[in-house]
Order: sequence, then structure tokens, then C-alpha cells
Amino acid sequence: MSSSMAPGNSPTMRDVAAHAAVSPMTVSRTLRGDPRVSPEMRERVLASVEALRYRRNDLARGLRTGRSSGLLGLVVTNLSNPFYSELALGVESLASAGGMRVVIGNTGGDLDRERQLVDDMASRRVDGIIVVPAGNDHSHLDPAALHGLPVVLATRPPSGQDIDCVVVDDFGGSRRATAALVAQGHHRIGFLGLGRSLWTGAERLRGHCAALEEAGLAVEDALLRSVAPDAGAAETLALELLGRDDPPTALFAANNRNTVGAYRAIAETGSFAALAGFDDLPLADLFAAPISVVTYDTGEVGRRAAELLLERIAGEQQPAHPRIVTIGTTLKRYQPLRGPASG
Amino acid sequence: MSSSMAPGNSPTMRDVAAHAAVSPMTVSRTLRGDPRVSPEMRERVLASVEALRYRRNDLARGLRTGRSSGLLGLVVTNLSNPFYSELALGVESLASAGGMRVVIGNTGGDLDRERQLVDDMASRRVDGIIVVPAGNDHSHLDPAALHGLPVVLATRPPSGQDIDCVVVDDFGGSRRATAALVAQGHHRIGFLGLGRSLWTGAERLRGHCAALEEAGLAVEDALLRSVAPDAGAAETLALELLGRDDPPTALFAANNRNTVGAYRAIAETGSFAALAGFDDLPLADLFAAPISVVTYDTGEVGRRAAELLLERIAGEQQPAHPRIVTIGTTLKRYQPLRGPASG
DNA sequence: CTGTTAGCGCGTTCAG
DNA sequence: CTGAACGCGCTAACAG
Repeated sequence: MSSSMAPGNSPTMRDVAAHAAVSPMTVSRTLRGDPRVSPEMRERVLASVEALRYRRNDLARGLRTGRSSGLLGLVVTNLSNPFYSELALGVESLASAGGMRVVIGNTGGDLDRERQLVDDMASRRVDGIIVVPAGNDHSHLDPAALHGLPVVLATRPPSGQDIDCVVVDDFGGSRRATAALVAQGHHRIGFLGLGRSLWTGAERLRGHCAALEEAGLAVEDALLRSVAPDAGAAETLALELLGRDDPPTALFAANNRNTVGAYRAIAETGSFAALAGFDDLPLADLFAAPISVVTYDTGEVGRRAAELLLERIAGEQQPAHPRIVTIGTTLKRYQPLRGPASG
Repeated sequence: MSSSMAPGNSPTMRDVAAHAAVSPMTVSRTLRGDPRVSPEMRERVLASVEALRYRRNDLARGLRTGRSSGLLGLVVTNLSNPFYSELALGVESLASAGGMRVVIGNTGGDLDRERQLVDDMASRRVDGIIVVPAGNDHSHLDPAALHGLPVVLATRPPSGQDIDCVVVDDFGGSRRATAALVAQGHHRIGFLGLGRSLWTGAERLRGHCAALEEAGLAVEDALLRSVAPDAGAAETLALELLGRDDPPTALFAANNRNTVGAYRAIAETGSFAALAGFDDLPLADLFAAPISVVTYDTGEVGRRAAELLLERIAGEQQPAHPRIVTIGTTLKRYQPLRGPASG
């Protein structure tokens, strides 16, 4: 009765062993399913385990076995964004399938916070980390700088380091969306972009321009705008574009926030401009006006990232070169609901 | 040079000590900020730490100090639901503020999975668990059955056990929404509920009925429907209600899925029925028709839950009785955007 | 089949 | 101010 049953103190193997009048080793073996334990012993031990509601300490176990924590780190910029929560679900499902758990960290887009989160997770001896980088400096994410701790970047490619990554086909998706607008007869298309410093922003702009050029259309700088990540900023810029003497007949927005802003601008001005945007807008078929969006399987991003990570973790032979997985996109058209009144 | 620098093997304190030609103890003290270390020693140690990119093993540290893992468990039914991801963000923000990390687990609504997740987290020695219970059996969530491990239930009250919880004012929110419909002149209101077995479903029904009764209106069983958690099921039931000889002039939907189904049904039939629903529908001002929703601060649910949990964890004296925190609701009206065309 | 010894990486305790 | 011994909870490696 040395260290037992104080409220809040879990019993140890020794407590169980004492209760069952066996050695701790027998308890250990029983709990690990070692076959060389006689049925009677096994029964006696299990009875004591139940009686004491004993639960093996995975931390101590991991320390001894050398096997690490069974934890995957997941560092995202904004968990409340449905995009990242679906990604998180994708990661969780694969992790769980491998008996691992996921530790999350939210950076809020702050690079320093990202650094300290990664550091903290490394100290907790997670088996690997999936990161949606907040900035362009990825030096602290290089496995080489982390004693070989596997890292996978999600939705952004590494900048200079050898790191696995899963990215969305930003270029192709934007190209297709713009091409569709062109096919509908639009020759002047306003573009509401992200900062060009973001890889994702640059790619989406590139795709947009590529589609224009392939259609033999000029890329007018006056129609290309960059939007800060603010809420109403996109709306303001869209209003500006639509208010020009020679307004565009269509808008392409480089992410969901921009798309919403553009939609509001169009609705407010009563413009008939067509609208397309990157990222899905789940209930857009309930909107008053039609809209096209570039969608992709967000959960798949998480699953593939987890896959790459788990391969590295389990990996006997490590791939020499970092791998890049690209998730494809689909152009989806949302048409307003029509009641029988109009049919 | 015994256990050092194999790729994938982190250095230990001994490695650092060897590198700095001091005893491991000096390294330990330096890293913990123990003042009784001479500046020169301190420098030498820190230099070696940097050189080896050493990172202290928090697992081993926790084992020795007795302080637990610094981990909070968060078990939800469906992470991809924006509701729970905001809740998760709320939990994460408070946990981070206290230097803790969050381990997530997704049950998919499966009670067995919930049990094994809680079990697993207990084995990992998390300091506390926040659970959105998948069912009505909470016996495995009772701290008494978990050696005093603190537990907080989110969005559902405990059923029989002494467990802290944070719930939404489901009753009040529903009552207010229905009262608003009544005030608009609606006397026959269809109700699209959840199963009555869910606490949340029962409360929302109760609130709806209370509002009717307070207005002196009869509660017609024929207008009360229960909807399975399927996607289109709510739509089907709503169509049924609207197709009656004596259809309701308004619908109240008990959650966001039901609201969407009801909205679709109304749009399809060209009905003029008014619509209100529990849970926010973020971009509903872009919808073609107006709609009222009962909203509440989802992040606040997570933050308050984390607060209760952290209090229990830090707690010198434990509150004898379980605590219930109720999060208030707001009735929010979404009006379709109006361009100057109609003004 | 079971028990004993030793040690995972670290920190407390007590000597120097 | 620094180091040596011991132990956190658990499990390999070796006895018996």
C-alpha cells in the first residue's frame, strides 16, 4: 500500500502486481498479450486490473520501448476555417487507422507561433508533423534540422528545403475556371487575387493568365487586383472594378473570401457580371445568382499528407528525394434553385 | 560516443553533457533555468545544446516530475462540421495560453469509438478531456471511473453522473425563434426536429412548444416531425408538411441540416412559408429568400469548456458539485441583398 | 512459464 | 556551485 489510490493518482503496475500477488513482469506480459502466461495467472491479473481500473501508462511504456509517442502533429493557420477542419479530419482518420492520435496547433498565420509549435511538438516527441506553413520561410520545418523528424507540408510547396508536400492544382484549377468564363463569351475578366508573395496566390494568378493567353486574349493589368485577407476588402476592390467606365463582364476570385466579396459587390450594383471563384462555397445553390467554383477534396489533402508522413515514419528505406503530391480540382457550377413557379 | 547522432535518433542530455564536458545534471539545471549554475557553465552548455540541436524530451521529463503530459483530450463527433472545428479552436486557444496542447479524436457518432478514444487518451495521461458525447450513456465519462481525470461535456449535459458541462440554451433559443414567427402572424408552424432521444432535440422541441403555448396556440402533433440525420430527409418531410391540405405558413427547423432541407423544399414548391432554424448558416444573406436563425458563439462553448477543465486540473480544492455553464443564443435575421435595381 | 536485473531520459535528493 | 545516486512506470534481456 505504498503509492496507491489517492484520488487523482492512477495505480501503477506495481499496484496491480501487489493486488494480484504476482510480479510486475507478469502484469506487463499479460497486458501486452505475451502468450507465455498461464491462463490462471492471466485471469488473476486481469481481475486485478479491472478491480483497480488500471490503465497502462503509455508515456512510460513509450520511453522504455523506444517507440515514440504515437502522436502526429498538425499545425494549421486557422482551425475555424472549414477548409482546415476537413483537412484535420482527413489526417485524423488515417492516423487513427494506424493507432495514432493527432495533436493540433493553431498558428493564426503567425510565423513565430508556428516555430514554437513545431519546437514544442518536437519536444513532445511526436512521430511526425504536418504543417500548413504560415509564411515562406520553411527553414525550421526541414527534417534535416529536426533530427530526421518527418515533416509534410500541406497546400504549400517547400521553398528550398527537401520536404514532402501535398498541394492543390492551383494553376490548373484557375486556368480551367477562367477558360470556362472565356468560353461563355467573356473577354474582359476582373481578377481578385491573393498576395503574390503567397505561392498559392501566384499559382492562381498564373493559371488565370495562362487561360487568357491560350484564348488569345490580352492580360490587362488594370483588371488584376490583389486583395488583403480582410473581410470586406475584396468587396471594395470588386466594386471598383465594376465601377470602371469599361467594366469587366466577369470576375474571377482567387479564394472563397474574395468570391463572397465579389458576389456581394455584384449583387449590390445590380451588375450582370458572371462570377467564378477558387474554393467551394457549400450552400451556393441556395444563392440568388449562379456561380462557378473550383473545388477539390479537402479531406484528401489531409489523407494524402498523413499517408506521406506515415510512410516516412514506418519507412525502412527513405525516399532520397522529397515527394510532391498534387490534388486535382473540379469546376463546379451552382445554379439557383428553381421552384415550379418558374417551370 | 555511445548513443549519439544516428539519423532519426535525437540526442539526449548525456550527449549534450559529453559534448560540453560536464555532468548531465548541469545540463538539466541549465535548461530548467536553475539559478545556481555559473555563467560560464551556462554558456558552455547552451553552446552544446545549439551545436547538437538538442531538444529536451518532454515525455521523460513528465514521467520524472510527475506532472502529466500537458495534453488536453478533445473528442468530438464530427470534426468536419464547422461547429466542432470552431469549438476546437476555442479549446486550442485556451490550452495554448496555458502551455498545453490539444489531442483530437473523432468518433463519427460511434459510442464504441468514443469509449476507446477516451480510454486511449487516459492511457496517454492527458490532463483532462472535453467530450461531445455521441450517445446518452456517459458512464465511461465519469471522472469517478477515471481515477479523477477531469472531464467536461460539451453541448450535452451528463445523464446521471457528476460531470461538468457546457451547454447551449437550446430551450430559450427555440422558444424565441418560434415566438418571433408567431409575432409575425404565423399560427400554424411546422417543426422539423431531431430525435427526441437526443437531449438537444428534446430541448429544442420543448422550447418550440413553450412558445406556442405561451401564445395560446395549440401544439398540433401533425405539424411536429422528427428527422433522421440524413441529408435529404428533412427536405422530404418539409415537402410533406407543405403539401398538406392545410399547410403550415411557417417552418422551424431544429438544426442547420434541417434548415437547409426546409429551405430547399420551400424554394421547390414556390411556397411562401417563412423559415427559421437553429444553428447559424454563415452566408445566408446571399440566399434568395430571407431566413431567421438561432445563433450562438461556438468558440465560446470551447473556451468555457476549456476553462472548466483547466480549473479542475489546476484546482487545489475541487468543487463538490458538478458545474453547468449555459451559453446564450441570439436570434439573427438574414435578409437577401438588395441591389440598387430594386431600390 | 515466472521472476530478477537493468535502464529508457530525465529530475529530485543529498553529498561534495 | 557541481556531481553521484536513486527512482518515475514500464519493459528488454537474462535467469530460474
